[in-house]
Amino acid sequence: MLKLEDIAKLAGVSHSTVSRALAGSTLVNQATRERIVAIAHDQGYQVNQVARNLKLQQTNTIGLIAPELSNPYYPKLVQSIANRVGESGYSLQLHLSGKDQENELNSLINLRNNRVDGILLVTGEHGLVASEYATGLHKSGMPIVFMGWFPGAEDFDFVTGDDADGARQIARHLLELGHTNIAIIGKPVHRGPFDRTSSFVSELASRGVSIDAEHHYEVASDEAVILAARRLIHTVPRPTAIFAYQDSIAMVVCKELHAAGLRVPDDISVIGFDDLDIASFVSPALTTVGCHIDAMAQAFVNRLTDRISGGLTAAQPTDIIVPTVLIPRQSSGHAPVTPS
Amino acid sequence: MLKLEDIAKLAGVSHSTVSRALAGSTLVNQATRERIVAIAHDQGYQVNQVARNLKLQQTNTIGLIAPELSNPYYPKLVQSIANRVGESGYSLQLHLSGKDQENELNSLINLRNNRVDGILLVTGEHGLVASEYATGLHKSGMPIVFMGWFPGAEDFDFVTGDDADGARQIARHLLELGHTNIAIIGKPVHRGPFDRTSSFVSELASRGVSIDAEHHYEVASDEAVILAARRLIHTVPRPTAIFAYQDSIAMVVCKELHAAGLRVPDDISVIGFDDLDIASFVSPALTTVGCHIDAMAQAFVNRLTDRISGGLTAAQPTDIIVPTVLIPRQSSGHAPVTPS
DNA sequence: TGATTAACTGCAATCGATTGCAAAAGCATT
DNA sequence: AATGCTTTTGCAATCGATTGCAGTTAATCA
Repeated sequence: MLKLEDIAKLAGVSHSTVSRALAGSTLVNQATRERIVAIAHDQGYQVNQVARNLKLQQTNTIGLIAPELSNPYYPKLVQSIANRVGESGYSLQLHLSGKDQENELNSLINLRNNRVDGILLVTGEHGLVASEYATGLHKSGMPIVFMGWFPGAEDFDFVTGDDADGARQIARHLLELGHTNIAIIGKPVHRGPFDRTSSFVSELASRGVSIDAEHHYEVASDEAVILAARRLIHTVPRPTAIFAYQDSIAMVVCKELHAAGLRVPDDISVIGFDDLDIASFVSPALTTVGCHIDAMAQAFVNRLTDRISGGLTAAQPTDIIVPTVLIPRQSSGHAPVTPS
Repeated sequence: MLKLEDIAKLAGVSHSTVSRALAGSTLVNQATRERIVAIAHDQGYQVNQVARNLKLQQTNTIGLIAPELSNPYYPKLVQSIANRVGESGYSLQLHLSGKDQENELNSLINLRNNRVDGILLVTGEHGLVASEYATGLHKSGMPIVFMGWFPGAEDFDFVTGDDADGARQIARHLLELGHTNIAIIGKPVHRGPFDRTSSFVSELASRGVSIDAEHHYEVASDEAVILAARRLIHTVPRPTAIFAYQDSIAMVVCKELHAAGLRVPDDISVIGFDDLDIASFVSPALTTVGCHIDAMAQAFVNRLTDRISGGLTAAQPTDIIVPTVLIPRQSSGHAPVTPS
């Protein structure tokens, strides 16, 4: 593997001059520079980034910690992020923290030791698990931007979809369709000001519709979803609409309703959240709420690169809230006239 | 950010001794070592990997180049790979080369400049795009393992699913169900000895069933799939079964058939390939062929780490072929008695 | 007590770049 | 030719680790 020294020898100059020439410095004579660049090119010289990183105290690498890729929401996000990171000239070091984010701490430590220039941290259901370490790291000057919300997120830059508004849109949509007996199959997660469930509930409440406590299921696994759906089916009177916390839950619910001989949306409406690509493939296509993931990823990465390049050193941490939008498809319809 | 020197000062020894102590070397007095380790721990010292990498001429990082994440097959794969890479103590640098793999070359260059210890390269539909560079890199000593097949793959270690056998299984499955008028919606890709389409065709042929040329559609985009499906629907006599190159194609086909009022599998059977997670969610659940992606990822990563650690330096490149298995679900059924 | 050996510890080189500063070279002017 | 100024180039320090080798200290034995 060639180094500066080798090119220097070939060109009959010192390695410093080669370094300057390749960097396009004006301190080296134009003729010399061109000659050096040509030689370097001929020889296929490429800088050793590791050495460069050590000297420059920067790595041109961004660390990304995401929970997992099996929920199709994340691949979409990671794809967008990876593209943006690449466009910005950074490399991406990827860590999957696992569904329960047990590796989050190790990933953070690893990224720190590798001296990445900044960290993108997508928090999963458990919020920020390694919060103490992350806070310390952040205070010591490591740029970190979060996606998601958790108590204390305000101390960092963070990006989130406006889930609360999305949930409100769903509530209104269902009310317009005449539903008043509505169930929720949600996750035992509270995202504070951006919480889907509580925003959904309060929007309904503000319009005079309340949700029976027994119609509010909290589920943590696919099995629990199935159980909840079955219980729900046999409730009398049966709800005419279900708000599912995520598309992936909505899909399981639909499948279960179908198995029980219920028609969606004729007998019961189901609405999801996330707008997964698959949502439009399942039958019936899922009514859901989505946000422009590309825009979100872009905001996410840009904020980090801005922090890295130092333009915002002193700037207060801010939140970036990306709008969400209701996408009505086939899984939601008018409330059945006679509860069956 | 503390460095060895700082700990050394605190412990009243030289930085060399600290380095040895932290590495657990027996050259340093046990009492001294314990004292140093304690101090380092108290101070939260963590080694600077960048400096370490430069000195040791290795980075404990593996590069992964994959085409994209929007086909759900890849996230599944990347997830498995990431997990295995992490378990092996390596960091992962991720590059997405894009659907048409235009960034493959840049990614390779980047990984090389970052001196990753080895490269996992998942080739997409176009095979190995940057083959010249990859070959050179490989010859110069960079461990590279491929997933997928392309002409010349034999010069490298590579891992692939036994797609040919999977396609054979599909062929037999369809024959058993009594289908003789079969269509193919495939991609204009030829994977040599592992080609799905040609293996499918030849298995049918060996059992006396041939495929009409006009029933062999080659599609490169979702739009093309839709067009092909529509053309196919109006062919007389209409095929009773469709072999789709991928689940993602099969799903589009099913949707289109459904829109045209045809029932799957009563009127027409559809079989996919890949066993995506979604395949079991769509309705009807997709009959498909899959392979144990975890096993594949494991083989993929292990082969690379073995190469890196040098145990296999001289060993011939070998191919690892992971078995595939037919997963019969609801989208395939007996050929209709009377062609409708 | 002095010599010999073993057990530690530190000096200094090294990995491959970048860059401040000093020295050299080039050029014009007197 | 000597002077001064500008343009080029090279020396050497630096980033933060690892490690061969030499040197120090302590322990052992005669």
